[in-house]
Amino acid sequence: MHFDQLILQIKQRREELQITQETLAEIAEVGLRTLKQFESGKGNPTLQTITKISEVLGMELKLQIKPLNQIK
Amino acid sequence: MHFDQLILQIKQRREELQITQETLAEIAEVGLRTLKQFESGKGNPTLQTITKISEVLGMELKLQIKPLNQIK
DNA sequence: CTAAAAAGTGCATTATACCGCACATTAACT
DNA sequence: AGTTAATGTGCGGTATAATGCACTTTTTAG
Repeated sequence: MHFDQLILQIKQRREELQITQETLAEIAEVGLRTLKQFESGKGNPTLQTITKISEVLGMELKLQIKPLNQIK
Repeated sequence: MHFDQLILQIKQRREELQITQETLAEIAEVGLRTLKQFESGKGNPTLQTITKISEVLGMELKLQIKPLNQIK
């Protein structure tokens, strides 16, 4: 299972805000190791972890219905 | 931490599709216990679990930037 | 090129998600 | 009301996420 899109968005957003992993981890109150793990594509974070990180970055997780005829 | 919105959406979507927790769990290949836990508001699922469930329901997780002047 | 900062990784421990099972509670249908 | 389907929950084992620490690699700034 790839979360590439999510990872990329988090990374890009963090870089846009010019925050280091260390700072983000601190503010979001997640372990630095956890954030590193996630951003480097390993790991399978919990909803809570992703939510904490997203919130600090001014983002939120949304569920949307997939378009039916999605071109694979 | 509140995942109420996400939970509600999953539940509603499942009910719209008239699928039982049992069926959804089977198709999504997650434990029935896990799905029950999530839908009943306990638990903190992993990204993988949420993704599996969402996909079966024809939905996808998206990260979006929060509006700045959000009326709390 | 070089030094410092940032990001990635191996290892070990602790916390907890995942899961099945059995049973309880609630909802739906006749 | 009674029966059945569906959902919720306590218990307990297994898998793995979360975390810190120490170290390596990569990136960035001078």
